[in-house]
Amino acid sequence: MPSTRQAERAARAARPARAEPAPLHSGVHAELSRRFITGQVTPGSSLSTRGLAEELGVSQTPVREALSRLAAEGAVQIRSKRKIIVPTMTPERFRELLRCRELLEPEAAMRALPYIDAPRLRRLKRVDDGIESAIRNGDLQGYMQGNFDFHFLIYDALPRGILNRLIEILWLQFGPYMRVVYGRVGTANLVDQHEVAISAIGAGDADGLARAILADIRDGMDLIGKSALCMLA
Amino acid sequence: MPSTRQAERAARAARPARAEPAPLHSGVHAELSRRFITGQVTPGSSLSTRGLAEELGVSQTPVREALSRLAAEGAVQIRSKRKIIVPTMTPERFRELLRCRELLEPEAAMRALPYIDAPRLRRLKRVDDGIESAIRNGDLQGYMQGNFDFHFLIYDALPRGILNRLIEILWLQFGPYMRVVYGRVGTANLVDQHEVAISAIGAGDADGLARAILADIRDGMDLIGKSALCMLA
DNA sequence: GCCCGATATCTGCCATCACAGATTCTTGAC
DNA sequence: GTCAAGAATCTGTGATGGCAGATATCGGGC
Repeated sequence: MPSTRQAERAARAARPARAEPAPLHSGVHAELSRRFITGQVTPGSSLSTRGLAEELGVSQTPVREALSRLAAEGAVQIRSKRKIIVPTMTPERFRELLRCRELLEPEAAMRALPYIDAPRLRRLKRVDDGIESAIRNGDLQGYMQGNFDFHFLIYDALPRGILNRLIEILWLQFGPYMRVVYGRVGTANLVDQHEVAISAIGAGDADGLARAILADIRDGMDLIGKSALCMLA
Repeated sequence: MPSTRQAERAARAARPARAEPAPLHSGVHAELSRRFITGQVTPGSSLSTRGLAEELGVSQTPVREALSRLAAEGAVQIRSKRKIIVPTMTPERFRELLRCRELLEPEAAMRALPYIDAPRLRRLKRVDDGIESAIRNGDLQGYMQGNFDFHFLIYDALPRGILNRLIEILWLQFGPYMRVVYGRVGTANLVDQHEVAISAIGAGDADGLARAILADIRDGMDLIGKSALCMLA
């Protein structure tokens, strides 16, 4: 089972096995977050502590803790009726999530711009190449992972981010639904809006970068609108 | 008799008190959140699962879960070195928190305005009276609780809030530090900026409400600046 | 054949215990 | 008196087991 291996790797990723083995719950949360952001969980489905525990090769306890964090981040709803479900999307929720992204992400990009050095810019370009490749190959999961990497490679340039945390929360809620949407329209309809952002970064143009990010967000919204906003899963 | 199911349903509906005992971890999180927002925890201090468990009369498990959520909300840092601490404030963190508040809260107030009905407005006025009273009496904790109630009585008018969640996260991080600041300058220097907001709500003036909220936030910032931003605890 | 009720299973929830690292306190040597 | 080594304590962490409620499955009655 590759997921267990990924979880183990994630658990040990923080420190190179010297003195600090990262806590299990941290690795579990990282793995689950990745699944949410890349859309590997479907809206409306339910998760179980025991199931995930067995799947990831740990006990219920760290799983429970990770799910607790995910609940705080809005990625899952823990209904008192003995069910943990990933929330379904509604038009209102979708619009509010999008509004929050519009508010926060351009600001985060602008503030992070001065901290983006040459190596990071190179990594951005590499990630963008991967995104285009994923679009060509119809690799939906690779596209979503790359898209996440791209945006947060920008935002995380600003150290000590609080904005980043808030934005990550939004993405955790977006992921499952976006996967459904992307799956419906296919990768052929995806356009890569990131080159404008890259050139703005290269030019040190903060306003241009903010505009590019905003355009990228709105572009995704238009995609949804064109597909089927009414068919919310 | 076809009424058995109806009877069951009626019985369930008739006694909602016994039907849903809220999970312990939820209550613990609520209590701890209240303490953070009203500044009953001091920055830099450390919490322990066992201590809180004994204090609240529950086991470690629900406390851990609540602390896990609080960590996700940035209210506590769970350092791997066997310590759970409430973060200290730094000028950068403070500015970023404030910037996030400026971005989110006016927007939240504007969007919530159409949902504020007469009863809620009356409750707002009552809370505002309590705030003034708390200021006069030097009741710092009452002031902070009232201030929180006032703002979220506005924001929470909008149902299913995602914005509200994000804002609450910011307040959870602000609370401990604000208590220190307020404690330093005393309640005498506090001014109640909420009346402008109340009248804007009464007039249905969204822009005016947004401006009032923004002014309220900036006013708090000025208070900090006037006291001692350099003496960050 | 259809529906209701009892049993079996599954679920989140919580308490308890054990473990290992970190911290604090004690103690003994110089 | 100083200070370091060891013991006692405190810490987060994780696994286990069991409880109660919810769901699913199956059996029996009409």
